[in-house]
Amino acid sequence: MKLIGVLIQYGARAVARTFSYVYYGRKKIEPRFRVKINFNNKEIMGFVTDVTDENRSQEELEQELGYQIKEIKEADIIDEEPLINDELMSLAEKVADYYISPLIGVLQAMLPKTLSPKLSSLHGPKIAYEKWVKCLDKDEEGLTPKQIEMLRLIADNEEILKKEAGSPAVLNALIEKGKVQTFSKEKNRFVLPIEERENPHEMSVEQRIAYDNILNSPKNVVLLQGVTGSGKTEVYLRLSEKYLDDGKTVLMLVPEINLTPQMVEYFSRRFGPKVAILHSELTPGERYDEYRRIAQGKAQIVVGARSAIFAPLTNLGLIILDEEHVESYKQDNAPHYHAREVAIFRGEISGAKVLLGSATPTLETKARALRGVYGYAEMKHRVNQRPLPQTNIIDLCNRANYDKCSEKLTKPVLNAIKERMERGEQSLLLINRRGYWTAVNCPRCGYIFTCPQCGGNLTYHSYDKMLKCHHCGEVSIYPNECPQCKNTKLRRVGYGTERIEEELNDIIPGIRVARIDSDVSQVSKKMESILKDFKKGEYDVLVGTQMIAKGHDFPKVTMSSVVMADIGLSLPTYRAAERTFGLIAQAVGRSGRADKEGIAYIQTYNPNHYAIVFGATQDYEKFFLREMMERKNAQYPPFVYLILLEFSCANEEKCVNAAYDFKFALQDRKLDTLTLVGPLTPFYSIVGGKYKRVLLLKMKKRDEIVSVLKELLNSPIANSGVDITVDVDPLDY
DNA sequence: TAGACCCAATCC
DNA sequence: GATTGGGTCTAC
Repeated sequence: MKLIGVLIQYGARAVARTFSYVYYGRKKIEPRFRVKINFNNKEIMGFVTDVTDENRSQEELEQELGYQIKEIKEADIIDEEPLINDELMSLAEKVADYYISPLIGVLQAMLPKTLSPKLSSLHGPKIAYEKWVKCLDKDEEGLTPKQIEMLRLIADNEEILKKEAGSPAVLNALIEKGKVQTFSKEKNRFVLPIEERENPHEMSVEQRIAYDNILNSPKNVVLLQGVTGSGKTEVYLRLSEKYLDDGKTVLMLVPEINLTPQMVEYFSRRFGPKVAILHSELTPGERYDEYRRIAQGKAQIVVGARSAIFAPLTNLGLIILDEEHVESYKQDNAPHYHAREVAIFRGEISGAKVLLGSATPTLETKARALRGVYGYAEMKHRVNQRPLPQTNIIDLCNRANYDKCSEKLTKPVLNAIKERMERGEQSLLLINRRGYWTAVNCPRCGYIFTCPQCGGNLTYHSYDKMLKCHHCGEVSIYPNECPQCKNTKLRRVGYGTERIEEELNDIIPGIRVARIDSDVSQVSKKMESILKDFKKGEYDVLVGTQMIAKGHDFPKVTMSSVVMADIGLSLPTYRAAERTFGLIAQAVGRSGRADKEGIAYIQTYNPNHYAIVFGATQDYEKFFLREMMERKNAQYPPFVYLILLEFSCANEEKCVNAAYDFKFALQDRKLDTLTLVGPLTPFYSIVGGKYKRVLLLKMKKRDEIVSVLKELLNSPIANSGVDITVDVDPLDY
């Protein structure tokens, strides 16, 4: 008889431990196999952590332990080989430990859906089909707002991918009512472009020096700081080639693969079938296929987004994280890991070199490079010697900058757009807010349209004429009157991408405006076609959120503008200035090419703010020094570590009490260098019927505090019916 | 007094 | 995370 230790599929802290089962069968069962188990009279998935031979009988054992032990049958064993290898298992344990997170949750996050230790993995499709929906009937009679929102989206596109439609529940309701229909299409597997393989380019002197510095650096982690256009990609490709020649494998991480298709293209052109791609756009079937191909050693290079850091490559030699500063490397749900930290752990475990690339590294990374914790290489020159665009900061408080025709776009910006139109060039307008009006209220009775779910402001969207909550997704039909006093003259304030798009159409006759934000990119084929048409020159202006500033190359764009640079500055997070600097630097970098000089305009109400001033001149070093001072004064990273505890409960009083109890318990320990902030009421304090409170821990030394924190999380104080989630190194607050 | 509702305990 | 069972509230 064998005793099997099993982790169960639930990530709740109360059950985050092994449970014992007995096994009498002969079929192979080993640690890291998945097994179906009976847990509390329900069939769920378990993950075997240990298998021991047992001489005592089951009865003796049950006597001794004081509880019944259930049996695992041969038929309940799912796998024939361990799900993951030693290296990845060590990595999972390290991640669980650092992020103070249950191991099972880490395993679920690192494995593709079809291999994940949860019951739903067994029903996952293994063949690459994808479901589409098409519109049958546009009549909205008797539908809820959510259903109307979706129907309008589908009708607008005729047919779209099912997963892009949104909530399955809403979709099912529409199907039942005969409004839409689903159908399957075989998914076009990612096919490597047939274009002939490409040979390495000659490296510039600067690229060569960076390449040598990285290879010869005694440090395992190296920061490559290279300005936009300095040719980091060629260095990545050359380094990859070097490691491949040495018989090693390479992991190339990019922020979001659909925003950086070029990187995939470069790698597949250079390395052909050795490349595997892992990203969120793959269907479960495709992802499974690619995962197997990597695990079987048939691919030596993996290009992928955040979760690809867990790709099952063996003999790993090099991990590259491009655009190290991009926040999408941080997973926003548990276990809240950051791909950069995981990459560093993985590098240690596998003995691989880790290369962090960025033009504007995070303060954390830059500071470590300066202190010599990381190695450092830099590239200061643009390959094509393209000069930086001339950048103008426009003070929105100064009326002299306005024309009478617009309150949102200033005279210089409008003139620049018109000039580009005449010359057949293009302009890029960035506004970091979606929608048409950002708030609606009634000037007569003071009624404000807020979200009934979370209390946030509702934004009006003109393309489907609905009010939407950008935080929780709540939608409602825009009423033409105030629900309180029936006034039909509603006041609409604030503006987003849609309003700017319309404003341009109104004031410049004949202008061709395209818009890209997450409302548009929800349907991927729509975004692709807009981008393609824009590059072909079929539009004069592209209006969009930050997503258009990333990764894309627009050869005809000679003017870029940030419409309101202040939006990010008012956000309640210690990274507000860093984000604003990044947005502006990126926007400025989008303008101008080798042959055509570019120009950039930054519209702002804070023309003297350091993030805006240094962003406009793209002076990273000055920004870094100044922001380091701010962080030191306010005690924020990289001067302290942060851990955020979030308390959540349907009962507000219990939630508050739990947060205070936890705070007092921590205070009682009189921990060295620990500062507690809160409990705070977060901006969105009620989500899905649950009240939230957060407690922020700031500390200079991590180890002792973290072990006390773990102890408390496993003690009764954390078990009062209030859910506690831990976010290590949070990006907000 | 049955049914609704809430909460805490338990799961091997 | 999901279920259970006991305690308390509530409507007729």
